[in-house]
Amino acid sequence: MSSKKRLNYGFSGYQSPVIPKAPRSVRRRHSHKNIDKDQICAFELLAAVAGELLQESESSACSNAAVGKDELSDCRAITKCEQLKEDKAVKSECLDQRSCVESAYIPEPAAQEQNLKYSLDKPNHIENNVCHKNTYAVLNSDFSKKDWSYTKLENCKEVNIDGKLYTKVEGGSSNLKDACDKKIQTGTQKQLDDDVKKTEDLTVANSCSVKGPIEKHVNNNAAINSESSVQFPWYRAVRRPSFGKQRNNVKLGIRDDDENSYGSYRHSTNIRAFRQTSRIGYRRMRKMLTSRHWKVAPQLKDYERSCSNYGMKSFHRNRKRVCALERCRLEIPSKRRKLSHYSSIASYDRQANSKSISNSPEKGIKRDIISPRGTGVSAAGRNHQKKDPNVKFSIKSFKVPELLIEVSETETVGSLKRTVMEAVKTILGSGLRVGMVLQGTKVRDDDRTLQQAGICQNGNLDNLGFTLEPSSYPVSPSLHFKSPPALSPYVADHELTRRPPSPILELELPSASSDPSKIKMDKHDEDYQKLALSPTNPIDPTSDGAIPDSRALVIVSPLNAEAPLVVPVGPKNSRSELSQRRTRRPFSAAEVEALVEAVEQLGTGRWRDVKIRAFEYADHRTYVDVKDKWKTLVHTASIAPQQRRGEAVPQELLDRVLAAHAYWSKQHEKHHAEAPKPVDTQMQNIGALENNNNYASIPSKMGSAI
DNA sequence: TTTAGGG
DNA sequence: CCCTAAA
Repeated sequence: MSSKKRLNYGFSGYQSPVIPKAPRSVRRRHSHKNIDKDQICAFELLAAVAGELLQESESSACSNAAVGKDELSDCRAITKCEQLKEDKAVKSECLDQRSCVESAYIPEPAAQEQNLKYSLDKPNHIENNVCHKNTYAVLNSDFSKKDWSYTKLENCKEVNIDGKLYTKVEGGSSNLKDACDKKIQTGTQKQLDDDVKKTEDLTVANSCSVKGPIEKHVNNNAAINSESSVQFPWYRAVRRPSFGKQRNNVKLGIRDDDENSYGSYRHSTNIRAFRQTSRIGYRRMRKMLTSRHWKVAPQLKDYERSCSNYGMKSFHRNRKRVCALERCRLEIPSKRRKLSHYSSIASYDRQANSKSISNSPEKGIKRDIISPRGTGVSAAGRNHQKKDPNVKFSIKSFKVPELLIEVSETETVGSLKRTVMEAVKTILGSGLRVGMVLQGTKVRDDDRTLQQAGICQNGNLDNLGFTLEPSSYPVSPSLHFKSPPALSPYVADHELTRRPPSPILELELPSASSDPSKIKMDKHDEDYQKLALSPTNPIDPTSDGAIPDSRALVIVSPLNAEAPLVVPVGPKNSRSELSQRRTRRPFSAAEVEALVEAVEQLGTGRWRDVKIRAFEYADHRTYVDVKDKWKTLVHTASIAPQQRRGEAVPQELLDRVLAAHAYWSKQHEKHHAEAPKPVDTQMQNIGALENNNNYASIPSKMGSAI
């Protein structure tokens, strides 16, 4: 086999460059197929990478010229080489090109040739394809391993740090995969560590400014780094492919021999179809996703699968952000977000979401009654030292939906990392580790508090970044921090912060809410633990949706283009499941009072205003919630006390509810004829309203509130 | 997006 | 709380 010969030659002279940590194609695992994986992977990867790069060039203004150039020349040579397989002269040229490797494992030269020829018509693509396929092929050659993420890492390392790998291949192993495996087995820990460092360094670097020798060798990393925030190749592996028309070329680069996963020429069609769906079908998709026990079906084709999987995942992290699929930085200054004084891990768990909020219902209510809207945050910032030890982190580095995390400044670096980790892991699956970069320097000391590390609200949070790093272990033991030590600071901090940061809130209603809040908090901690454990828990695959979640990215099943996007699943998966019913958050007495007060002043029918007034900072309350609550309040107030359930609402409040309800009902009737009068003056006139003595108290309440 | 109501 | 028709 001439190609093989060429391969050997090429490898022997090859100085292993720094190679990307992982290929995007990592997402796939053909565990069910016996077909020569090397072959498959090669093409698969080729296609994937091509798509990747294309998109890169499309959307990334940072595309690195130097690298591009290198790649370009490389690829051209390679291409040439590929095309003129028998041409010795050209061959020698190829030998210097690492990309020649792959061809050695292509058993169907004819087919390949064809592909290449086609590609030649589209120089851009060919470059992309050829340039990267060998690397990825190598990396990919070990996908049969069970632990995909781990495996990927290992492969990367090996490839990265050891050029001998190639030698081995050359040395007689006709199977690239075998070679890789062997190599990996013999790899030393030191090697691994070193390599991890390398990759870390790469991630730290600002992509746009990546320079020097690294860049030269980065090879595929160039693509990865070309985007400042991209620090997670695996993510790329998972990210949706581009669906532009050019993708059709990619298709051609995909082998057709594995009908189980991809390669069908109908592929492009499918992709397009999917894309359309992804647009129009937003609602539909959402609907499907919100169905309680639906789960991503594995029988999607390749790209579609990865795409939809990812999309769905992000989707159910945050229903409002399908666009997480996009590489865009998810800065979403939506109204809702702005209102969110207490941000949270928006995309990872609604329960977790309630963490800071539910801890202190008082905190979220009525604030604006005293302080003009918008001042709350700044006020909190001013008092950060004592009053608001919270630091909000806006993570934009990951190619994942934006994560907003709030933790106390006294939180340790380690616990922050873990928090981030959990959030991210839930999305991307396990096998990762979170690193922290502050002002370009890695923060390694996990025991420092954020304050000590210089991470505080006043600090320059812009210089804080998180990186996703491959975990060195198949299952990161450090994540099993079920032990109290790790959690205690968390708990303690929230005990402290439960108190409203702003003095304004001293005016908070006294209420029974402190107890419930504590309960909620505990509950959250529980959840927190579960979340921490489940994604990496290798023993209990049935617990939570963590397993399905992490697998969703890699599972490869027989495909059927016609198959529905989702498939029902047992009620097993609890938490991580897509958009479950929101966690129940009973209104506390304080909240009820705030609500009543707001309604007294604003009336019914203005639920948005009521919401803002009474729950501006309680993100978990929507105006629909508020309205519903009022509805139930009215109902509750109108029934016998014995029939009431749940937390008892003070009769006084119920009376006010009835009064206000009656009043505003009348008001609405009147409204038919005349324009609405100013609330305040209206309320002055309600004293004489039928069957209610409590009305007299309303004006005074208002006075005190305002 | 909000409102208004039924489920 | 959810879902949605209407506005």
